[in-house]
Amino acid sequence: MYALIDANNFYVSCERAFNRKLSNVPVLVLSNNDGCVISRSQEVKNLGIKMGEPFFKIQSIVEKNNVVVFSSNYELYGDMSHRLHQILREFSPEVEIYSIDEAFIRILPLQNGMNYLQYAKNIKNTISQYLSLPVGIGVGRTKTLSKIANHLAKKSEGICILDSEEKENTALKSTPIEEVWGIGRQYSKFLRKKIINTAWDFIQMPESWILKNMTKVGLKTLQELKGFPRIDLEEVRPKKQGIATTRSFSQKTDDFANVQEAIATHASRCSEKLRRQNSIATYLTVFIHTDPFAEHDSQYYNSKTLALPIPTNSQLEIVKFALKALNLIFEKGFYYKKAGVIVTELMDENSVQGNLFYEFDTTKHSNLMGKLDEINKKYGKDTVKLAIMGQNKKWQLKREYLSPRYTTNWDEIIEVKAE
DNA sequence: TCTGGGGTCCTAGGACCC
DNA sequence: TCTGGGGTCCTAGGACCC
Repeated sequence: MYALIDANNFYVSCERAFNRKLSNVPVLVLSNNDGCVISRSQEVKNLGIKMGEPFFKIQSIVEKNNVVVFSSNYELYGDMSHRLHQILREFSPEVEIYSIDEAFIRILPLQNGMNYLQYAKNIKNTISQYLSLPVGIGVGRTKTLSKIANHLAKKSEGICILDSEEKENTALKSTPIEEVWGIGRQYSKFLRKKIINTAWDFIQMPESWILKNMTKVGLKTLQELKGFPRIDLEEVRPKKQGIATTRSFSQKTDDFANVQEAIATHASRCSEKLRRQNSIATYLTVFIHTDPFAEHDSQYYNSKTLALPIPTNSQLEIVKFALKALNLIFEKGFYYKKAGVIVTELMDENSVQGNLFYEFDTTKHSNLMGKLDEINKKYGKDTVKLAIMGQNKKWQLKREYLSPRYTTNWDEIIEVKAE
């Protein structure tokens, strides 16, 4: 059996874990640049505020209802996520970290006559006690079924166990097709047209029809819903095949220097992410564009992909070529709103191939980067950085409602006072 | 005034090879 | 009059996930 554990309204719940006054009041968390709503407490959902809604459009509802607003604090959420996953490892050796707020585990044969419900309750209580996070737990024969169970858990005390055929059938009949993991908007629309409205309707269809209309991905979903595992637990997180760092600017800008700083910074982040997974990149893409919502501005979008002479994860090289690409596409006279760097065709660090016509001391660079990462890990991000990354605030993230980094920064640790 | 940021996999069709 | 039969690789686009 598999269990899927996910935290309810994860980002909001992280904020609440450190501030008791936030329980039972409406709380929401915004995306980067305080742009859109990306996490909502139940009270906020009840107010009719939708996921992904632009913040400026709901300002009056927020004020009228005293909604507490936070900028996203990924340092906090990332750390809480890590703690959550550590707890899960105490309950099963086989854990797949599926996303920042979700994990699958394989349930090994239970000991001492314990049943699945007791097991799940145990997990839920432990997480609540250690982290003050509310979680939902779904248990089923396959990952897809455990997802369904997890959905149903939201309606019943946070736990749902599908451990018999009757329970499975009832669950499938009450699950609308769009809630099935792997069936998104397009397929839902298509299936609804064919009068396939629930997960139950879906599993009545012949495999050949599913294969023809929904490729082998759809077929896997079908078989998983019938109880045949087709999607394995991925205990070891596979290395990423491509890495992107892209951001909107807090204010649009027509100044080359600003865009250049942003690209240098994003390129540096890409190189850090590459080094973290011991990869090197073969290609690098830079893109920039204007604000598509600014209807009266003239619009411009362009991107440029360069092959790196030698695949690398050196910050110096990646920044150098990113700026070269930027120079090829930057046009004066536009107001830029977003820029990004993407590295692709990633390979293992140890499989570097030389280039006869390009002088580059791989060892020297990798030693330097090793030291750089060490310093920045010990003393904080960007303690040592390239001058070209700049100090300019103009393009940097807007985060007006940021909470403290309670768990990862000594200066921001929570204080308890005895009265 | 103000609108996020990442990822994965699959298929069809074209270019090319013999 | 009649015009084969395999392959591979790459890319764009479309679907999905959080």
